[in-house]
Amino acid sequence: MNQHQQRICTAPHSKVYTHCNDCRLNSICLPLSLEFSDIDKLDSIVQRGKPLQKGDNLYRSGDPFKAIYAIRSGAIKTWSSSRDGEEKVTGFYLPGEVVGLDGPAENIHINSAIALQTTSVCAIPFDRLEALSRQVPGLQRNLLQLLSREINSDQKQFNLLGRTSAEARVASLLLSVSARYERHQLSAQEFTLPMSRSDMANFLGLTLETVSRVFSSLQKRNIVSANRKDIVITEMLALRALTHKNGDETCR
Amino acid sequence: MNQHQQRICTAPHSKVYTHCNDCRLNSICLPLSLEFSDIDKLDSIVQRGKPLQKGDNLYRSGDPFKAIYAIRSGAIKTWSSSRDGEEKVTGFYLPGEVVGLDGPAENIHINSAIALQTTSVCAIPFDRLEALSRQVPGLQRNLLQLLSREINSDQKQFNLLGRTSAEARVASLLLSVSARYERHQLSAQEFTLPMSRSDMANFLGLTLETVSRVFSSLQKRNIVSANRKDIVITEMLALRALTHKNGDETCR
DNA sequence: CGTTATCTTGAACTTCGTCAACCCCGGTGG
DNA sequence: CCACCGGGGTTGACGAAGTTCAAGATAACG
Repeated sequence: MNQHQQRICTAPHSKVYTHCNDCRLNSICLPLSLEFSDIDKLDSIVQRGKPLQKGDNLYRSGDPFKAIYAIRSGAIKTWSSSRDGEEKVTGFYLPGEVVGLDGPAENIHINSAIALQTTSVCAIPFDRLEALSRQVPGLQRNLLQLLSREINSDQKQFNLLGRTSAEARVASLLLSVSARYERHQLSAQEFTLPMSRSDMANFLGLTLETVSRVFSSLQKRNIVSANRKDIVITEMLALRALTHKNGDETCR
Repeated sequence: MNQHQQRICTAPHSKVYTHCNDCRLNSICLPLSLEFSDIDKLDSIVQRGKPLQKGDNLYRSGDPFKAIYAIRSGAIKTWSSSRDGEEKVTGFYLPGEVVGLDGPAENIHINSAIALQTTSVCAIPFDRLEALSRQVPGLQRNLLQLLSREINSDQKQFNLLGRTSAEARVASLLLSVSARYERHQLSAQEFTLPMSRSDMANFLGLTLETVSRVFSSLQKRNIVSANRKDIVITEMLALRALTHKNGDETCR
């Protein structure tokens, strides 16, 4: 069905995937229990635009909701700004993850989304996705799972923001990023953070000074080695132990 | 279609609604842009059980996911417990709201849900809801909206938990409960909180002592009058001003 | 090569958590 | 009917963790 699909542009900085079938992320982005023929149907509605540059907006708060976006490479930050001007980072999204799920509620985007680095995404027009998922039961399920998963990951974030130490928060974020990179055959120990200290701090409900201090402390204790955004986790278990609120004595 | 619907039991403590069509909450629970005939279809799959008593579990973490639940009367608290035994209150749900949206992700419930007072719910079996929403486009939309709305309200919670003062958090919760009761023609100024100080504290990422102190302070300043769970908001605007992080000088 | 953004470090201060005592109120049983 | 008990709530004193303010270091960028 519709093999002559739209191919606006391709990502220059990574291997090119122009079909969902070929995409090495397809087990992650829409964790599809779909038949190949169904994947083709999905594939046919996906729009692959040219990559966003660092600082480009994917959408802004108030924009009409047209599509959800699966990230192929790069990183996206989402944030909301309250009426009193405060900005709050609500999430970081890495390859294989989907942004824009704030849209269906009001048919506009509540949050804004911005590229933290050169980023290419697959835009999936939502009305067409809805129509398609009416025909393909597995896809409807996947779509609902996607939203439910976002709810659960948001609620997991509550654990962090409520009453855990600064150290536990930073450790959790590092481990989260590490685990998410690992799913793509990337190293869980060595990676480059896509976001600034200030973004991390905002996301974690801390000040950037505190985040910086935690990094220094972790480095001094040889748990991680951090050079700005370049991270090496040297003591994975110790880092994990720090996430348990009252970092117990086992790993000190 | 199936007029002889299941009617297991009715809520003894409030007016009885045995059909979605009659239910005064129907504009809220599934904010339905549905035709009457569609509402009947939905109505036919809804199961109305006997009310939960205070302390009864609606579901527990790990339970298989069967249904989502629209609250008719009462109040539900949801919480998750992390591996290190810490419990975190993730939400309070009032009449017209829907719990159980953590389920679709893994087909089990991640959180637990418990009744804070005598509570009656409409159970909506999820597989039948999915099937029905494949036939009724408006319903599919509503379902997606429901999940998306949960995402947005969770993310709004981030604003609170990250870097706002204890006072701002308590004020926000009071205003949230107030607004949610108001939608049912109840007073926005006077109401009874369904949850304990300790639940509030946990939800807000504070200690119960701090919450208690904030209440005392609000009372001393004649902004709210609180007798245990009985609340009277006397200065709505002042209370609202407190939610803006740096409670500016306008309302002090 | 200078300018700017990002990050690090230090010192003083603030807020909230911790620990502990106490109070209030409803329920129970003598 | 009152004493006792226990859960939930309030209040106070103290300390720890993180914020704020300020200065300096390092890397990125035109």
